Amino acid sequence: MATAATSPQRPSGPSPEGPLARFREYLGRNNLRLTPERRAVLEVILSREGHFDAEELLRFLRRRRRVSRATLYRTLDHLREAGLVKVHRFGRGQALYEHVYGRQHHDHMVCNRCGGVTEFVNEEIERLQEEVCRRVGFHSTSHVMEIYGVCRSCSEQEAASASSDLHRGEPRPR
Amino acid sequence: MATAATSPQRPSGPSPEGPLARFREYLGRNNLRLTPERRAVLEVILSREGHFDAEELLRFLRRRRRVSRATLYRTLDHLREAGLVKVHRFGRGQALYEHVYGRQHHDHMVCNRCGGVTEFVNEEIERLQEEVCRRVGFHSTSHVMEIYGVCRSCSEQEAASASSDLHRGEPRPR
DNA sequence: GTGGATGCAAAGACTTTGCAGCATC
DNA sequence: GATGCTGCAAAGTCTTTGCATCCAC
Repeated sequence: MATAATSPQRPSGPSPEGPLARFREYLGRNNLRLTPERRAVLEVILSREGHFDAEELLRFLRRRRRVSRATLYRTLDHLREAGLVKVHRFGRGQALYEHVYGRQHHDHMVCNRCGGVTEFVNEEIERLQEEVCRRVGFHSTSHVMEIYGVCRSCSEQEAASASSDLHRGEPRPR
Repeated sequence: MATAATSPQRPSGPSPEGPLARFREYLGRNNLRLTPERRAVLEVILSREGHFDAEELLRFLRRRRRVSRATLYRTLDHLREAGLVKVHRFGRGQALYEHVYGRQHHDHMVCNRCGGVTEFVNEEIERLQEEVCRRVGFHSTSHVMEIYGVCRSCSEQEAASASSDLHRGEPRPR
């Protein structure tokens, strides 16, 4: 997990040795302080895999230390600025977070049925994106790509229930 | 404008002759009615270029017919389902809409400084996306790709003000 | 010791919903 | 004329903010 990755979209500054060092560096650079609350938020986020919302984070957080909602949101914003977490707003609904330290950049496929999120990586797409930016003089700092649709297991399930519905006149369950 | 495009991600059903026909078809299919309000929303959306939020839409809408916020949101949702508008949630903030009828699919570059949105098209990226989906059995219905960063004019401006700030000790204006 | 941080509660932004009357199919 | 639609206002959801107190540097 805590691999010393050399991510290409590291925001700025010299290369620290870990996520905490990186956070410290960001805080110092901006005249901010490392409090127990901020530390706890970072640790809990690093311990989580995949995507989580603020509420979920708060639940896990409180097992180790009480942190207010306000502080959580404030800290998440700092972590985002520090390049340690990434924010997504898949479809409607609330923001989802994921930590990106020591993780390769990846994109997402979101299933409209079950809400499941699958990650994928495609170097060629990444390369083409950079090329597009270069062409128009756009200085890219990050990007998101989300493919929406129906995942394999949901479409198999749908196919099964559709065939058993053949005697009824329903085109789509909704 | 009202080109009879053959978009690949048309949701379903036979090909209508225009956006209104397409909306009618969608409404009929779902046992819904074409009211003056819904018609007005569609027309105003088609007349707008680029990205707009609900509030902006409401302002333009009211020049021609009073439509309540509630009806606007409800109609936007129908239009999205009908494949006539697309919803974006760039960064934080509210939803932005754009109409997609007769428009080629495109992706976006969003400037973090000025908030400007630039569209671009890259067939190769599209093709690769489809390939990724096919490989994992994901049935894609739509996708978004957003590149965040600093647009050319903003970075030129920043470079200019940075060089005039050389005598001061500020690394970044914020 | 001081400027930044915290928690609380209240405000905020945006969107959705219940309901009574209205209008399309 | 029945079923779906509208506007209003209220509720909801998620997130941000003002302020008094607290604490990391």
